[in-house]
Amino acid sequence: MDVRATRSPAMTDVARLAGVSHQTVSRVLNDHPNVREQTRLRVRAAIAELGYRPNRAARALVTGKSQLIGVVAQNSTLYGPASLLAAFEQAAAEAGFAVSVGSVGRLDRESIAGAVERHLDQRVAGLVVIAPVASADDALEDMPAGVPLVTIDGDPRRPHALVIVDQAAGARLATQRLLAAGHRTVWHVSGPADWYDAAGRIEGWRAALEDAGAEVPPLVPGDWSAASGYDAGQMLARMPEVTAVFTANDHQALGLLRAFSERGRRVPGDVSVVGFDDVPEAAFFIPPLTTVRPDFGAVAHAGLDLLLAQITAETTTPDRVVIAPTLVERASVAPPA
Amino acid sequence: MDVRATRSPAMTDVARLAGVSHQTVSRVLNDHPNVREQTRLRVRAAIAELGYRPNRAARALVTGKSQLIGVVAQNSTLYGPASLLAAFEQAAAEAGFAVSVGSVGRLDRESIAGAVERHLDQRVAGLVVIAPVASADDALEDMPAGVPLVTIDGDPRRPHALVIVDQAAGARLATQRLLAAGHRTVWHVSGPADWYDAAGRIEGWRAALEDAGAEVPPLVPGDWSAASGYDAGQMLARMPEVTAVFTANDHQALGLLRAFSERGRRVPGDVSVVGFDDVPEAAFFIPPLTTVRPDFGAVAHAGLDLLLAQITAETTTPDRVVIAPTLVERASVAPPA
DNA sequence: GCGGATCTTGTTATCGCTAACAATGCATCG
DNA sequence: CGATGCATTGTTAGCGATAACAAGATCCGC
Repeated sequence: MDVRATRSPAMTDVARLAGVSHQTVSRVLNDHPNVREQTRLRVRAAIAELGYRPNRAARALVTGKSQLIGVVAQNSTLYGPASLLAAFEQAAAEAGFAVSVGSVGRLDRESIAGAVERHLDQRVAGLVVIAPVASADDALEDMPAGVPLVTIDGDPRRPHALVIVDQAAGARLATQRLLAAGHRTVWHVSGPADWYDAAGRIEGWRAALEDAGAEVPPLVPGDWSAASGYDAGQMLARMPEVTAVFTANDHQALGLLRAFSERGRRVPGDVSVVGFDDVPEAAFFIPPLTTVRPDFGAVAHAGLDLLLAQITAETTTPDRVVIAPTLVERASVAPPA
Repeated sequence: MDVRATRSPAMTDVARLAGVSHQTVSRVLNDHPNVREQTRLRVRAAIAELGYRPNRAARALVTGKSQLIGVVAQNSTLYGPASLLAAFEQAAAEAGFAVSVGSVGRLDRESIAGAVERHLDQRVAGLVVIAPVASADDALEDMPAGVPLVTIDGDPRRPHALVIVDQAAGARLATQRLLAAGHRTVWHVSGPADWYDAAGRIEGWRAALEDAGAEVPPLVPGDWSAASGYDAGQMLARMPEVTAVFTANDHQALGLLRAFSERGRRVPGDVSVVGFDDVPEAAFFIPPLTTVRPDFGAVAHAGLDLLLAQITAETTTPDRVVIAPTLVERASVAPPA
């Protein structure tokens, strides 16, 4: 008989070649203790010879568990989310899990719910949702119970397992640094109001100001984009009393720097600026930007740990991890003129 | 009997509720033509009532096909790759496929081969490899045949289905723009030599110069980073004859701009600069950067189309798509002083 | 009104694996 | 030396879906 139609070898093929039953092959594959060393070697040899590869679908079918983790993230090239995703994949791969990504165009309730649905269809072993806005979090309300779930950047008040960066602490760091340089107060160009990250940064900024007894100037709203930083800069550059600005992210700082440059306000001579994120290019802004660095790798690892704990141990104990950011000093801060 | 331990409903549960056989449920699910309308509705209702969700693992087991596409990409926050990935996920989701991402830390042969292995273990329906360097491509040499494969940014000379951005054309655009402004020649700060993208951009730059009969200055090597652009700028700023520079990407341009700014070389007054990628912040560099924009969305869609063609039609016809970039004019180019 | 084609549905086998249990062999012990 | 126990291996039964075939219902033409 011609065996030209080479379907990929199955466990029974390996078993036949090694002269054992398919169950023994299964045991070798799953590192069961009670297999004679010699048998184990024979099976391993047969596996190698045939180039056998276990069929995950079959395994998933019988065990009811996949080795897939779903991640829902915004289809975004924002630096923060992109780094997070990359770091998470890396960590998951080390733990032997594959990562299925569900990008969503917008972070509204329906988009998120749809992405979650698609992942549940795939029977993922667990789900990570990067949910930086309230609407995203809402979509998680009617999640079927029993699916391991970790949210990243989600609402601190929800009962899910959660990993967050301590945005307020980072904002404090930035604000205090500017205050310490001698500025009477610090202006803030914020992120979009419905993002938790933005809210936390606003809160930390305001708290630092109040703690220091400094006046709290009006908030300048932005939307993470360099364009919004530029617009804010156009306005702030006209106000001589503005000597220190904390922007909610580095890209906004970039726009701000350009606006200041156009209007002849020197940084850090006339105005000091601090950003947030520490994008790789921040060191090459004009001037090099002092900024707050959240440790995305740590966030990703913490998220994975929380998820794996739920997957393996069945503990539904909500747990949360808070990552503290650090300040990276460069050249955009100086004492007021 | 207590049914507290609610395992998720299977096809037979739906069948029982609808009063049909499980096969009929299967037919409804797969839109088979020969099902009475009334039956179809009853089954649909039962599905909705139970919240039934087909088990992909079981389907994959019997059909031998998954609805998973594997993507191998560098764990990178480089703008190009990150955008590509996001765009691809979006396109795949629209086509009903899930995307499993295999990040690799480095683009060497072993890392890529490992990521490919992991995907094959998952029995992906097809594989997309973002292979911008020769070593990555090499790893694909001993891929088992029969797995649909598309490489993006890979070696144009290989026999795989391939999608590439016409780097050389983009570089020509940039170089010609500078020449057209009246510059005698154009310097180039390149990407790392082993990247195809970098090689293509070098080639296009050189060709444009030669076509115009301009002198070809020595190449200034870089590595995509803003730091390498800064270093290049430190050097080029000392050379008065340098009036036009084309950098291999926007981040390098950023570093270059800062170096020029520090050394008092005005852009575009003294030196004109053109970048490549059109990162979102490029409009807010000082000055706003004229740059080349590859259409990552188009690349992603083309890649998916090629892959789906292979998955569905069994055609192993190697095919390739070349995406032409465009020039985005901003304010970093002017005639020489 | 009857044979054959067509529509609709059900029955059975099967994909490749793991879980549960059964069976074998060999050593140990009273 | 037979009983007991453990280590090792095999056998059988599903997991939840699709495919192939079989069978009953309905419809057509003559």
